[in-house]
Amino acid sequence: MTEPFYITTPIYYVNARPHLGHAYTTIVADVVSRFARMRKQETFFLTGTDEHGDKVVKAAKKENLSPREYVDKISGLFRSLWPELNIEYSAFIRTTDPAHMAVVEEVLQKIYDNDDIYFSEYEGMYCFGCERFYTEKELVDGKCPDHKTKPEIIKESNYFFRMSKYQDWLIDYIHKNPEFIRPERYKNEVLAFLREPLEDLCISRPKSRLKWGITLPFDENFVTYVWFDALLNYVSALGYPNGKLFSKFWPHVQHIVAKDILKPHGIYWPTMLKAAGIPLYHHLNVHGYWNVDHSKMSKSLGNVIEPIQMKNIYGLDTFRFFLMRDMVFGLDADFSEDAMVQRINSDLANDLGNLFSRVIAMVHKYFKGVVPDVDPAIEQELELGLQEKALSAVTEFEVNMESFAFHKALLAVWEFISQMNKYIDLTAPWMLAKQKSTRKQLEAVIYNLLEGLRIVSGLIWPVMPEKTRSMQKHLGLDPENKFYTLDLLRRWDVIKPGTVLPKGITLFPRIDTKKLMESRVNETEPERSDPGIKADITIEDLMKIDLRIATVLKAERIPRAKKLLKLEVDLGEKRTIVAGIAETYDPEELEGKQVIVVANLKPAKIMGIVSNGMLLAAVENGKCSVATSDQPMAPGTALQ
RNA sequence: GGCGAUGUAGCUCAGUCGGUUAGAGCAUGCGGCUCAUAUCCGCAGUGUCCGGGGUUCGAAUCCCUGCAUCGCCA
Repeated sequence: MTEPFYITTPIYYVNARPHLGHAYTTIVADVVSRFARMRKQETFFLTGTDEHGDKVVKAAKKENLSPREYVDKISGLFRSLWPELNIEYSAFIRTTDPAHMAVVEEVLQKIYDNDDIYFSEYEGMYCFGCERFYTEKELVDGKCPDHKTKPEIIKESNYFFRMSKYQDWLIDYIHKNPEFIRPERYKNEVLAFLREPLEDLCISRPKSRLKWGITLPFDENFVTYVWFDALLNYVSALGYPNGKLFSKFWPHVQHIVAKDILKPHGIYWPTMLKAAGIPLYHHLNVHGYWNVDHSKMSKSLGNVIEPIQMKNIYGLDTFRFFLMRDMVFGLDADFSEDAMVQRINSDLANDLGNLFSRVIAMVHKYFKGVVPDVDPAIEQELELGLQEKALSAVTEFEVNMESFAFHKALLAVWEFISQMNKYIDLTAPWMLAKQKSTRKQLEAVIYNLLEGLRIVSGLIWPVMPEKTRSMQKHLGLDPENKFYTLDLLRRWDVIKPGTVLPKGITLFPRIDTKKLMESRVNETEPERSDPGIKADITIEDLMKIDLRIATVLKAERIPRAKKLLKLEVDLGEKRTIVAGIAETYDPEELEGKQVIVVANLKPAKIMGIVSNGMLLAAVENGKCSVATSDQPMAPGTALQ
């Protein structure tokens, strides 16, 4: 009897579209759940969306939708993305599901009855514009950073969870279960946090402030806020407390989260479970961030990676492979299309794809496509031990997959692939094929290679399920037959001699970077939603433009010119610049301000004044906004 | 400000308990093969192991200190 296996992603908050980070977490969960199926474990895989809270209400208002309509829309985006990425989840939970809401109420009541939730009044600085409290440090000059108004001191009462009570217990538990939070760095981070006194957790909002939430069962004037609602999805989805799924799969659960929600999962959640009398989860697996081209992925940088786009350009399985191969689980990694292309071309096209293609080609060339039968004595004679190498690859793979070291698991598979390529070189089938006397050796060599490829096709299944299918089809196996279970991958006699194999295919086409660039231009052009964007320029074109930070020393109006200001700026040297911003800016406003200037624009005479450079500003219906620097910088600093 | 992590080849990283000549993949150069997707196989390198100091017969590894980057906390 193998143990049931339960894997979860976080439920994603519906205030943003799904991006690379969401995709990675969910693909990891999919890979892990497929691995569990390779071990014939009964598996439950949960994902979903988190849909309550004030941010959702605000985002809905912005789009002129009711919260309900809004969450349906965004949740739908997530739900429809996962099949596109070949994610085979068992259930998709939404925190607005009535069944989930009922569980949250039940658990709240239980903990309330145990006296671990209490009511308390506190005082704080509240901004009515933002509808939230601010701490002293968040304020700028004592004012709300958004509304620039002074927050008012108001009293509010809320419900609190006695988290502090469980601090010592939790520290003790983590010490006794060193694998509870992994990798270790995150365990250490949680323990570091627990060295300070733990505060109780505020778990409610008065309905006067927030209605979009789950009403507290013991006070109808409040809704529960954030974590009690969100975290309980992991048990509500299984039908806690009496559901069959719950009794089967809890607590055999592994959570996967990104490092930004370590604290709720490493501290709030275990203490909540303890207080509710529910056994704790097995492991919390924490991963890092994907940076993009060495910088953080962010909307404002415009470098957000859309998983669907990557899939469309590079193919789904190769994209999944890159994510699993190039990130060390737990650490941050860098995403770049260059790195992905390199990985695809060398590991997939050259190593595996070409190996597959040459072996299948030889089956056709030397055996008319029929899998040869092997004389057992011959294998002994050759003594090249391909089978043992396959076995140790499977073991290495299993060990590393178990500990979430996906890159090492794949490395083990690729080591075996490399051994097969060497095996071909060593046995030189084209030489064996020249003489009748070596026919038996040739049969053995080819059969061994076919079996080796079968093992590989199974090992890549969690990461590249579609490629497993096409490989197995071409090895004469019916992919519906689950030829990926580990027990089958430990055998060496699965492909039946006499089977006729289909002609070979190019499993992983090489990516020609030049062609890719060309096709991208064609592809992206019609998709552009903004017709105002100018034609593409190359990086060389861009490098010609010299942008500098400049400090405005002096600004004055130019007589008879409505729009123009004459500026003296410091960009390492003093310059005079004429800028058409007088309708929006008064000269005094600009003095001392840092602006961005095109420093190498040919000087031009405007209204009799020589303008030596150009100031950058956004213009909209005659109003303009000068481009400036987020942080004070030395005058003359180049922008790149 | 406090705590912690990291720093090794052009790039990405491995390096156990201190122990011979510091490793792998990619990229580079040369050679070989022809079954194969210009693929594969072999060989060849290149290192201030972040800097400085210390312990030791011996330090990438242990200690101290400085620098850089990142994270958590305040």
